[in-house]
Amino acid sequence: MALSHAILVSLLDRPQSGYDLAKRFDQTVGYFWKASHQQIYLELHKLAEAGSVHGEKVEQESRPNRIVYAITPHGRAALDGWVEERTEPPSVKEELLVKLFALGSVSTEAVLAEVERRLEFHRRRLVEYEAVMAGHYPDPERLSARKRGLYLGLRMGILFEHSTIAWCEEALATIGELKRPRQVAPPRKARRG
Amino acid sequence: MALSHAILVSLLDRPQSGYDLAKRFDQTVGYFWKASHQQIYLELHKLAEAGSVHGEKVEQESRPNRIVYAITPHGRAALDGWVEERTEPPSVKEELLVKLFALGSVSTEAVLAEVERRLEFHRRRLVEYEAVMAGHYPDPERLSARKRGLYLGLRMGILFEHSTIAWCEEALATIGELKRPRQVAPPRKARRG
DNA sequence: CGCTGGTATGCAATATATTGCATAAGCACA
DNA sequence: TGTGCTTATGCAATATATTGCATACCAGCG
Repeated sequence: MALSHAILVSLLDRPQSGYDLAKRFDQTVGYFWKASHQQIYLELHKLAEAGSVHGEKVEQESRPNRIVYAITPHGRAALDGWVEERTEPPSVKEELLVKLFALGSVSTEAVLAEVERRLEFHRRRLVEYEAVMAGHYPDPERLSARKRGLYLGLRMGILFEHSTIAWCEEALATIGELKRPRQVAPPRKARRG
Repeated sequence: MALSHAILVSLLDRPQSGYDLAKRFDQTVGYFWKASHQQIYLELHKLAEAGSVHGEKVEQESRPNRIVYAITPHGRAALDGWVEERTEPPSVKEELLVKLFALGSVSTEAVLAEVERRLEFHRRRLVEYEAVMAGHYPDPERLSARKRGLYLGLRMGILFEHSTIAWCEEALATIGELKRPRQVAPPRKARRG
């Protein structure tokens, strides 16, 4: 019962169609909450049936019609109730660590390559986050309550990327030693960083 | 297709029953990979059917019989193949951020309380991790390839907890300002930290 | 003797998520 | 004119995960 709440929260901002929500979940919100359009449409149907949102058909020329959903008083009440409930820490599923745990038995090169790929990914992410921060939150001291939540989300992202980048670098060094046990590495065909 | 790989990796260490695996997934491995015993038994059946593991019934007196599973050559090959495949970064689902995003519209106190609860949780986690580190990896310089993976998992956990703790503290300060806009807070019935 | 808790495996129902496909209109490009 | 992209919503099948329950034996406690 969590995607539904994420949708309701997004609708607090303004009424949106499933398509709008899906796009949002692909961008900013999607950094820490992934959802496909199928999931979103499904949840919208359920929320509408439960009376938490109200969908209004909007006829459009030169484009498919949209169904724009707004949160209802009942939806707001549901959200209020949910906020009072306890949130369990998210259960991580870090495949990369599973591969790491297989280290003695599988290709060290493959695992190394994976960590390198991840390092690049997180570096790019960090750059993106910092661009958003510079563009939208240049003065974090003076923010509305509403924006403070978004700001803190971004801050979590930035701190997380920093620590992940540090971990990747450490991991590369630690795994790398396995390849050259205690002497200088011989030249290799593929050069890395 | 990821829990199955986590099981195979665990079986690399030694043959285990579903019950053994479930316990392991409740402890160390479970810090970054949650799985219930039902899931594990189900996956074991599938893996056995696919020929990746082989189950052997072990008769026991004074206890229910166990079925001990071992990884097969076919399972090892499957694992080798999987390691070569790309791992996507995990898709996070951080409910706490969803609540945070609702800030202007819901109870600030409730959100604050949630962050405080989380802060406590992560502090406890960090203590646990550091105890394991001190107990099992006092000398990280000299570790077998096998243990290096486990060590790096633990390191990731520690770095992650550090940054999450820092974020929680920052979040408490940022949200807290909403309660006393620019003057000293009046005394409250419930005292915090 | 009954209660609780640990060991051990499993089914069934439901909830959640992913993958693939379908439809349908307009726009840009070659 | 045909191809592919964007907008927009949706179904169906499968995969994955959670919740609740069932079974069965033993050990320890009061």
